[in-house]
Amino acid sequence: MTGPVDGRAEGAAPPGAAGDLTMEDVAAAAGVSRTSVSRVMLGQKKVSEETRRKVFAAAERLGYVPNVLASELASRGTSTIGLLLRDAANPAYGLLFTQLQEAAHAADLTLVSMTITADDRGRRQVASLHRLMGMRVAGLIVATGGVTSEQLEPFRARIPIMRAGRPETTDVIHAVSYDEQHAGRTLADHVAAARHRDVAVLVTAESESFPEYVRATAMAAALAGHGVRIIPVPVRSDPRDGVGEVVSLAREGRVTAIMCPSDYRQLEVLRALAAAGLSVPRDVSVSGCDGVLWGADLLGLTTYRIPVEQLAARTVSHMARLIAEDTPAGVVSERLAGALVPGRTVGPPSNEES
Amino acid sequence: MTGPVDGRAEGAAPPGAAGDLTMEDVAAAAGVSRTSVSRVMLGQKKVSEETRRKVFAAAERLGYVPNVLASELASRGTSTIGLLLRDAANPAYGLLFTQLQEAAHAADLTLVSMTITADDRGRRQVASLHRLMGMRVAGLIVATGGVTSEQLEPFRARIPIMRAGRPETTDVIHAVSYDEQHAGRTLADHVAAARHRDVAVLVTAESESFPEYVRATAMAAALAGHGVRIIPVPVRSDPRDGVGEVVSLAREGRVTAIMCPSDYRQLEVLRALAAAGLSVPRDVSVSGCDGVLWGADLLGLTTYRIPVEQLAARTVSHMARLIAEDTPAGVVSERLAGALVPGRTVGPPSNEES
DNA sequence: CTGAAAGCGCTTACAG
DNA sequence: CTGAAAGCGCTTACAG
Repeated sequence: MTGPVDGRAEGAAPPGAAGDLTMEDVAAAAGVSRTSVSRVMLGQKKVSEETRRKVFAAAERLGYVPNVLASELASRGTSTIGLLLRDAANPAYGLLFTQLQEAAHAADLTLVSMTITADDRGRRQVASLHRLMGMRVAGLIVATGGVTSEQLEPFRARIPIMRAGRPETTDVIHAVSYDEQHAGRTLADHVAAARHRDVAVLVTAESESFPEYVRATAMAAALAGHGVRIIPVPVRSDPRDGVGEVVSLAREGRVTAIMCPSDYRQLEVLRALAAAGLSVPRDVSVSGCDGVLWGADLLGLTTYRIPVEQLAARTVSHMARLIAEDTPAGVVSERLAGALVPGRTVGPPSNEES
Repeated sequence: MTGPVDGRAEGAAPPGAAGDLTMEDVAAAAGVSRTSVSRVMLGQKKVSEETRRKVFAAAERLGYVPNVLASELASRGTSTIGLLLRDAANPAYGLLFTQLQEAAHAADLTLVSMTITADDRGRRQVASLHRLMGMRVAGLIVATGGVTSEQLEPFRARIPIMRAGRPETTDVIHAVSYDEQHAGRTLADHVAAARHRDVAVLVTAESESFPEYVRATAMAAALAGHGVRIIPVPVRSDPRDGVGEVVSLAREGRVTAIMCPSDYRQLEVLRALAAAGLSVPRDVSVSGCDGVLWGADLLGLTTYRIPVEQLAARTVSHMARLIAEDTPAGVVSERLAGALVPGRTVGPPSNEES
């Protein structure tokens, strides 16, 4: 902490004066060439112990941090991989985000992420996508449905791109996703096994949330297979959509169970049911999907736990391989199944129904 | 989509062959100079409509995306601001993350974030910090206690650095934080008002979570002010720490209320209480803190909602100002208060106690 | 309005 | 083991 070479004072350092420390500065301070500084910073072998020591000392003293922009530009390579994420406020995405970070770290890959908020479909997503591509990331993980396969198309040949969490339909882009079919089917089997014969299913529009759409559709199909009468209630993104309707159906005794394609929706239904004075599961059973909510067990939610951790690990390991590989083999396409989480919100139908 | 200038085929584009599209390529394709392409891409005024059109057409056709590394290196400037985040699996941090993204977007700032997982204090945090500094971000938002003020010190003079969400003690780094004192006090007042006279308080070690430590300490102080007898139970990071102990205290009738410095801990306590056959709030009252859990209302949690949205907005607006400012004015230091969320987990003490 | 040229801060063969 | 020099893909005065 003594004798700053460049005249910058320690302690209350002059604001803008910081200029920008350069390898040149470190080289001068250490009394070696720029090349040597570079070698040391890159941790290359062929450097004498003495040089290494001098360089580290100088760098430390000056508070030098290599400019990664210049570094990556010169070496035309990042090990950084980009992540396009959807609103992390959604617990499932927040968890996925964390898990991806951890997996990436374990694989010694750095993740740089940009989030996209739902309220702005299209333009903003693409801007973020371009920004990430502009950073010349080594690979891209797309964990949002907001970016279409067509928008990814132009970059497919440049770097490995993987969808994470969303069923990919094109079969030309790598994807590891949740087995939403299995989720829907499993939940439906559970409800049918509880002997419900009249069930309302919230069906999210395909364009609003593809995963929810697939789940709901699978639920309906499985229920039908069990000979259950279904009342589909189409909904959009808003988790309160259709809630009033299913509550009415329950109150009128037209259904004994309500199946939701996500836990947020399930929570909304539970709230509305409570407000309407209906008891769960006595008056009506309710199920959701996701299983990542914090107090879900205390609430006794009946749901399906999606394998977030596994998905993150698989995504990253595939990505690592794709980056390392010279010739891309086939297209990755994995579907990961989770498991039913039986709760207290599903029980047998009461017999008081009409 | 016709006649790729560089011989790259459309459709199933040759993998590695992508080389890297350069401004030069676009210039050639458009029949103008590199300078003109640059001007167009930067959206500068002094370019003829014709040139602009040709450049855009060529860029579009080739699928060109400017290399931001080179761009920022040459212009020595990013508008990108770095975010050092703590494990986003924690709902409070996940929400903060999203809100920061939104606020940044509204302020036309790009956020690039790196997450740090709790299991690796120190080294990894610093590595991420350095990486972000290496990217020469225009500013840095630190939303994790894992990085100390000393570690930030060397960079304080280079770019604006702001703590978000953590009470900063040094008074030399900008910070906008939650008013944890207010949180603790408010909750304690609520519990005392319910006439509890013997209360267990989970007190997180200062080194494990400073915010929780401050909350808990404030709770204890406020309770003491009300003449309440306190049994402090020291805990570490693990949310299950101390849970067994407070449950025993409750079972033995030595306390009629348990105050937790976070909602995760509250959930753990509720689980353990249920497992022990104790009823809440009949046998014992419980409170938490954070208020960001999804089904908190359904659970009837008694908690304190921290103003995440407001914190994100303030942080970003200060950051935007600091970046724009030539001469840094004073040190930002804001504390934001939230509000009590009364729930069903706190009630008057039963009179059956010893 | 347009271009040739220098420079941003690094890395990397290439010679010592 | 060490350095001088060219080059990474852009931007930006500077002259037209």
